[in-house]
Amino acid sequence: MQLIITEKDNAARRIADILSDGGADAERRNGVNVYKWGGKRCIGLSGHVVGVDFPPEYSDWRDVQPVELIDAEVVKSPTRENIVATLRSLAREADEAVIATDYDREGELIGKEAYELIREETDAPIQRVRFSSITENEVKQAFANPDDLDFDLAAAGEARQIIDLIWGAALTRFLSLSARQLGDDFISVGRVQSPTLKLIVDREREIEAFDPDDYWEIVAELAKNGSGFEAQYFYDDDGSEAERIWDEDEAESVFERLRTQQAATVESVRRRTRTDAPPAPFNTTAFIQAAGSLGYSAQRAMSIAEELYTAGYVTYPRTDNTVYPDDLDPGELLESFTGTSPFGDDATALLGQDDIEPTRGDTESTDHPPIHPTGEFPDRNNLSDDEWEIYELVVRRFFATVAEPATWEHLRVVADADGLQLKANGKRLLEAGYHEVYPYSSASETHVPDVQEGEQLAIEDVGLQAKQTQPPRRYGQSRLISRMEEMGIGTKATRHGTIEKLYDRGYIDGDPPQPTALAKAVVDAAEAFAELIVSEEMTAQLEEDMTAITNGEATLEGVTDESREMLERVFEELHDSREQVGEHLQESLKEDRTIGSCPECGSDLVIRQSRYGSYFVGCDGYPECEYTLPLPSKGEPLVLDEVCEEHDTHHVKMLAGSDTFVHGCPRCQAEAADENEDRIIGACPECGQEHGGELAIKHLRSGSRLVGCTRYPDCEYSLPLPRRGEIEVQDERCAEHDLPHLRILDGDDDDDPWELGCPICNYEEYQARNAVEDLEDLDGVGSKTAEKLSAAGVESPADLAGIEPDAVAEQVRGVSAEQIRDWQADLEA
DNA sequence: GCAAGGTC
Repeated sequence: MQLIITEKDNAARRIADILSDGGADAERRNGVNVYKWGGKRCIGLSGHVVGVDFPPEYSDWRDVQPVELIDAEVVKSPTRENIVATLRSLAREADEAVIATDYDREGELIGKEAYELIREETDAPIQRVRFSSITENEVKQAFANPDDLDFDLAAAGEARQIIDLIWGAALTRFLSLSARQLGDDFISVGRVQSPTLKLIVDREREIEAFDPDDYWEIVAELAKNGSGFEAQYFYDDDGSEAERIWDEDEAESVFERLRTQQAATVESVRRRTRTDAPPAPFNTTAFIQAAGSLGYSAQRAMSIAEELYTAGYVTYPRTDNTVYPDDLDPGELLESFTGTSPFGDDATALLGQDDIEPTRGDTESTDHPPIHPTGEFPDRNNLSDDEWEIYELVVRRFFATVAEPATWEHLRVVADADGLQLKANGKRLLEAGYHEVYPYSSASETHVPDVQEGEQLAIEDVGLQAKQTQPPRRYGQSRLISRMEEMGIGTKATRHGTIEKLYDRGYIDGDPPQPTALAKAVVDAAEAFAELIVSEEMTAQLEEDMTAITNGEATLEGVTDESREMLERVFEELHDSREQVGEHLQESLKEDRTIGSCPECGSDLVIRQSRYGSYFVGCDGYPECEYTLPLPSKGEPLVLDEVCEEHDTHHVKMLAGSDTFVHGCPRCQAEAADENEDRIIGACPECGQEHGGELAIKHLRSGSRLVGCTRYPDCEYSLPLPRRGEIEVQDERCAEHDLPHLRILDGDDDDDPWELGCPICNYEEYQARNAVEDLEDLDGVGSKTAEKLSAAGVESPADLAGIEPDAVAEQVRGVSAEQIRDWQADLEA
């Protein structure tokens, strides 16, 4: 049997399909897909299935000095047990294996990991095939000419793994221990995350240090035959043009002079035609940037692209390549869109061009093709609005890359009034070219009328504008990702995740991201004692070393040993400064948690965590001062810049993924709850009969509202209510529960209040909905199957554990007993 | 419980 190994299931399926001419069958082993045809089996890994780490005796942070990690052994162990087990069992049956992982350095390493696992089971020959896109031609060619695994290239990847682990773990533990942050809130550093963080911190330092200068600009409204346009005053500043006037008196005097003028004489007219080339094919970075300008975060854009890829509508979204492969036939791909709505007309128009020659970007790599539509056309109704918008972006980008350039006419007019010069720059789109099919890049025109030299233009108005120089802008997420790419740090598959990690670690918040005090302290500490870890140089050096290993000019041991020695020197420096570094970090941590001062004793009010993990606001003067305020039970608190005017206290935001909300001023929230009286709405279904408990709408000091029993805490019956909006009690009552219907008025949208209805019915519906959504998370369950399962008594994934697969499969059409067993196995794992 | 790199 010949065993073929790919990097991911999707690639395994497509390669099996190509090599078997569509005849491959899929079976599940251990919850892993195996494709089989003739004497062949094909399995897809899930990227790395083994990972590097230190042996278990190094795992207690308190017992081990961070510096000891430098010379600790680094071991590999399976991270995806079920995949590793399946690979091993297939290897035992194989008399030949072929590694078909991605054609890049990491793919070679993943291939070597598979190689070693197979070697532990069999001596069968193992070969390597390389192809840069999964098309029939390339794949069949590659399998006809197999090669050997490139162990040097894989070793280069291993060197990276080892160096990243040792530097990252040793320094992360050092900083965390020095600041006594050992729980979930440890303080991390790494070769990629730390230079990225420094980028953000450096920009913030520039903004903080920025000292604005005043300047003035003068704008005149000119007109020809009643058609007005704007022109700007400028002067010659030693041979170059300047619009900014730095002296107020001078600005006033120019303004006064111009104001008395009725007309300006055209001095020169210059016309130029400019070509505006269509964009290059999408690599990951360019895609994230384009999606960013549509309002998508980097993470969200990538996760939508991954869904579209898994569904088969777009190609693999993680790629550096900006050149379409030779065997992509753009005409054929355009054909697939003719007759579809809304792309049909554009596709037909593009097919009518004389020739169809796609643009080429600067990077031609072997990893994957640029992101483009596959030609498989989705049903609009099966995609969410966001998915559709991203799909349309990918389709239109492909269209743009095969479209004609646009041409613009630039018109520059300079006019003179009393020796003062005014200029107007206009632009007009002559040929829309690719803008016809790609509406995302701006094609806006600036109108300046046709004028002749010597012509008189009326001055209709003159304005003097007082301005200030602006600090540099913060980096947005997509700008950060482009900067990372320029610096050569991170990869197409990880850059968006690194930014997400900075949010998770409490280093940045907001969009565009702003660094916390902790982030500044971490960068400060690293700059002082471990400069390399916050510098892009570390990656540049590593890349050089990896190239040397790949070419056989250096060895894995040589490179990692040298890196260990450098880190040892860093630790010699750090040793004596541990306390100083720790104090600085701790002060910054406290600064990030301080929201104002205590109304009772004047000490700082800080966010603290109770023994049970919940957050509250406490006084730094504790135990002398016991003042506290509650915070919502959901999410992680974040102190915002915004300050409550009444209490001079910072607003607090609760981070809880998609349920994130702004809590506001904790003192205002608590006061509002104190002022609100409980409104009785009916009898308590739990203790009303026996003890006379009643249900009331309650406002808690933590800001949440609920329907709860008046006998609390003796009776704990409660129903949740939404956090926002005014709660209105209506006359209509629920026949079943004898409670009034409620409605929520959301301030912004009073015309369309939320009819919540009976609070008990509402809560029951909410629970049912949640259970169905959980079911939909299972592999291969859509909303319809979830409904059917739920009708058969399987209302949540937990219900699967106790059922008899055959009995349920009989009741629910479209679900096999085997599939149910797979789910049960997955849930157990 | 540390990194960065794959992938879901």
